[in-house]
Amino acid sequence: MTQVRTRFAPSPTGYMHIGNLRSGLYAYLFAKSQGGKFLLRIEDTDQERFIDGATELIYRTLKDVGMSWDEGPDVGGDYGPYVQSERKAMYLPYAQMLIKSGHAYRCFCTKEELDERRAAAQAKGETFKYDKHCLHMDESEQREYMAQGRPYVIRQNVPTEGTTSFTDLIFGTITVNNSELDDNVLIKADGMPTYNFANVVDDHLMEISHVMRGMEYLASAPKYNLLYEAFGWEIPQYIHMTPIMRDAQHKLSKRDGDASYEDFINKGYLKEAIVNYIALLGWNPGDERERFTLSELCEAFSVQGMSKSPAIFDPAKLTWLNAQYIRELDAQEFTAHAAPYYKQAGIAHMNSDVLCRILQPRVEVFCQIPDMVDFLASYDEEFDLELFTNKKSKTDADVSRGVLELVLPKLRELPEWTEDALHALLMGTAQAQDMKNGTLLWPVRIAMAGKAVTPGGAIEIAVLLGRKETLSRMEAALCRLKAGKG
RNA sequence: GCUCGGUUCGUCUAGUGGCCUAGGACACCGCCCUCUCACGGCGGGAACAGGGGUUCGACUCCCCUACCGGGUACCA
Repeated sequence: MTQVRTRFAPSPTGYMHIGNLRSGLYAYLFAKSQGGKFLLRIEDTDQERFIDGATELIYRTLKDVGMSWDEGPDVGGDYGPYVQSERKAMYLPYAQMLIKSGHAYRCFCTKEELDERRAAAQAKGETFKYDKHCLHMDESEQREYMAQGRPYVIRQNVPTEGTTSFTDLIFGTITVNNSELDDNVLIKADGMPTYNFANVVDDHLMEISHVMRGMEYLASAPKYNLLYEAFGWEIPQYIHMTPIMRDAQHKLSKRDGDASYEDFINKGYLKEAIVNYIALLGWNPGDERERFTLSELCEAFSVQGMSKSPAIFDPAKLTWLNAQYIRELDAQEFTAHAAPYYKQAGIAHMNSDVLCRILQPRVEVFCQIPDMVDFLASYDEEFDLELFTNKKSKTDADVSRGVLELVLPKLRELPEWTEDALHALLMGTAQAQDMKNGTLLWPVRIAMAGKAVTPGGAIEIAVLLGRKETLSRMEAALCRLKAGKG
């Protein structure tokens, strides 16, 4: 196998788990870094849980982040079909080949009796292992059972002695005692292959050079090798990937509510940030770079940088990275992303240039916008007058009253309600009064916003609110300050 | 229980026997900037799971223990 071929084999579950996406991403990056092919295979054997549109969601997500596949159900390829349910008939003949060569055998033991024996063994604290009972069955008896139409499974006949080794590109060579391997089912009683068997056959048929999959399959790798050897097939390279954790002992799961790609997009995370972040969760480039586009990842990726231990998902770092990407957006892009949130906050009609200017450096995730600007559309007219007191700006209720009385008439007469004009007026007034900028600006801002913390300052807020609203809020505040004075 | 694997700041990680007084990033704290909050700039605290070896010298190699995870299905 000279060409690197990797595959991403998701199940159409109706949502794209972030850990799953990362597995696909690594498979994609590895293939691309090696000039190889990346294939998409849909593993839809779990027919019972068929979800409408689930396959399309997979396509859409991969396309959205820019992970294009060279072969797959929709684009075709020479190794199809790429949907597992369409491959159903392919597996049985391979299992039969194994029976012929003695590497597998029919087993007529029923699930019920096996379950019972397993339970009994576990009760005694022992590990249950199939005893190869049916391997030693008379051929005549076997024929009789088959004639009777008794259901049977096909089991792998693993050696009872010796050891089996396999090599993983991340974990190195791992050796296990064959005595610990069980004769697992290859073909179920209903004729369908088990996941592990289907994978071996599919990966071989599709000439997958590097089998990249989750750690949970590490333990079955020895049995895979035994199978490849029994068939006389070339053994692929294995790359087992660690899971993404919610905390030290739990995987990030669907239950966490925000484990899917869509969830993040809906909250206002940028796809570039998501891809960049998950790439770094369990992989590092070997230098201190942290910002990567997809194509930069393709260049930088290598399995040497992949981690041996699970990584805990850190929403704070994702958010930071997202903020970095948001700051790099041009004004138009920013506004396009922010628009739905402007609408939600009732400020869609306001000056988007100013909004962009005050929000872009502050927003880390777009969904934060409504909370940040809630005071623009409507504010709390009964806000605490204590807000007018600020030590650093040297203001209190009295000073504020004075400032508002001084500034209001000038604002009423301001010919043009523009940022420049407001700036000149307010700053000019402060200077003329020999006042700190803050002493003048603080009361103005508080009067307009009714809250201590606002994105942007008095001037920007005044522009956004417009003359009428600005004046009315300031008048109301002045009125209350006078009343408070008594 | 058995078995396989993992273990560096709170988190993601660099580190492959001397370059380590253990580096970076996020988070946190402080200062500067400043009309608030941010942005930005500067600075700070913060880790080799524990114990034995091996070696002139261990974060790096070996063994043991602890903890965490995987596997132990006619699930994937």
